[in-house]
Amino acid sequence: MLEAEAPEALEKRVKERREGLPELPNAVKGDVILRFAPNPNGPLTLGHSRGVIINSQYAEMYNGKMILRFDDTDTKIKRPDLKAYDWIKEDFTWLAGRKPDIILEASERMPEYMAHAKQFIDDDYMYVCKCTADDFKQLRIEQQECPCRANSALKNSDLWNQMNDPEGGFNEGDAVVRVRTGMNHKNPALRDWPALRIQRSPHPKVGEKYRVWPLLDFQSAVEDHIQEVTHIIRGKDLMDSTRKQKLLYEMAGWDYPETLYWGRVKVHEFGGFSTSQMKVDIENGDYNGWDDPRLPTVRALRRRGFSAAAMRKFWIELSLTQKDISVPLATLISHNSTEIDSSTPRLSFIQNPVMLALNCDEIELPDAIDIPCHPLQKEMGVRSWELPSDCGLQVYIEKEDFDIALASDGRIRLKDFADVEVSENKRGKITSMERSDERPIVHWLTEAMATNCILLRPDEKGEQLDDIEGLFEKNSYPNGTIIQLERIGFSRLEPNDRDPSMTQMIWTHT
RNA sequence: GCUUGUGUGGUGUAGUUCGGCCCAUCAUGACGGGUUCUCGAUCCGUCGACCCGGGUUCAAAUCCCGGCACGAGCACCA
Repeated sequence: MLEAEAPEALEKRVKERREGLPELPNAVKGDVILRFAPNPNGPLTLGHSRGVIINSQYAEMYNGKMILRFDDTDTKIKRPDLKAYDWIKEDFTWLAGRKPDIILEASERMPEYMAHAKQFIDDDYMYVCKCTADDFKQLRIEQQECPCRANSALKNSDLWNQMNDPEGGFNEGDAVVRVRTGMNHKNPALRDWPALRIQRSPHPKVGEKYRVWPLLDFQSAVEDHIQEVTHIIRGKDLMDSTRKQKLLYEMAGWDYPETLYWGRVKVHEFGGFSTSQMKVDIENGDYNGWDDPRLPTVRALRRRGFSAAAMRKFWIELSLTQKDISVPLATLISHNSTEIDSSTPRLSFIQNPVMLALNCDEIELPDAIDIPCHPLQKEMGVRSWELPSDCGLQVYIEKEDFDIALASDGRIRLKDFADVEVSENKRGKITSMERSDERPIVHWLTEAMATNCILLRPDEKGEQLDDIEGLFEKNSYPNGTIIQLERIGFSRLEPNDRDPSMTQMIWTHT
């Protein structure tokens, strides 16, 4: 209809700039099932947040379901951290703005995987291989079948039982279960890939209940089928995983989910996001913990005052491409500023304070002054600063601003208050409440409103964590509030563990 | 080596399926200016890209061929 009447209109619509995420292929509203499957060996990193956000965003777009699955089937190399299960649930919920629809732990789903493994062995889709890893590697390169491959399903069934039997004589590395894909497959990565292996180190959740554990490609393949996952979004480094799993799905007569990929992401300021490396660095004492503001973990970013909404916008804007990208943190910061600027109350923080004694004989001061909490959002109210009645007013300004004042004949304006004139001896007088000229404007604090405070701020390289002491405006905002320090930048209030009598905040960005 | 993916301004991204309204979108960045009692916010302007070489075509970022560059997999990790 439209095509017949106005073909150019149809075409133009296609050319319009796409907003948000691209459509999911073969997605039926209401039927989409997605999953995010991290290894619980630490809390989520900024890199993981892409998976949480993109998947949950699609779930929302298509009214679908979102599964959070803990892929904890390795007890040795990437040993699960018991605390990480809860950390990840927290991080997920904060990022996505909602809880996952389904939570699974692979270690808890072992009976399913074992049953499928047994069935596949009986069906002769998989066989037990007793070659060493090195020997098999050689066979794979030469496209030669190993002797174990000739064993019957019956024999393999016995070997399988033997693998699972503590008295069976098989130790770690002695035998694996392989998928019979073919040793002449042109892609070497797909040739009779390993599906399960023996692990003797106890699992932190289920102990020594199992000897044989599935590898990712097998566990994930089976679980995605059981959960009827419709779309898998994964890193393009897992493209061969898709190909391996598709071969298994074909044998089993299952339908493989639609698969989409993204490329590697780096953030200039952080580099990569290796959970294991961070773990080592924290244990070495290089960082204070997973929420150390120099670390690219979700909890560190949250602590620093980044909002989940900003992170969502950030990832949606980067979209879903297979390009390996390296983004400056400035992009995230920009999203965060626009996200929080209109809701963050303004407060005064004076570093390197200089106290000025002001004489106000010439002027009649009110009992108190009201300063807006936000220059634009009037409904946020005012902060009321009482002024002394005895005409002796003591205020703090930054040393740097004091120098600016001296450089402009001692004339400076205390923002939202009055023009003053000061001299080198740190004394001065208030000359006018009204703004009388273009003299520099500085932020300030009355003595009564000032309280000691520490601003925790990573240095520019993100190596050191500096304690900046200063005077902070008294306020009643609770910990966790993100504020904006006049003329400095955003920061977030947090408890001070070292000295509860002192308030503390952590630097966000300008 | 085999397999597999990606190449649009400084950084990301749209457009590539079905060639033309693309002398290429939007954002970020840098620079300049307006506004503002914050160095914030806001507004305006400027800068800057289709990896290279051929080919097809009236017409190519888009199709074909050939290069080049960078990445990933080939783990009894995820």
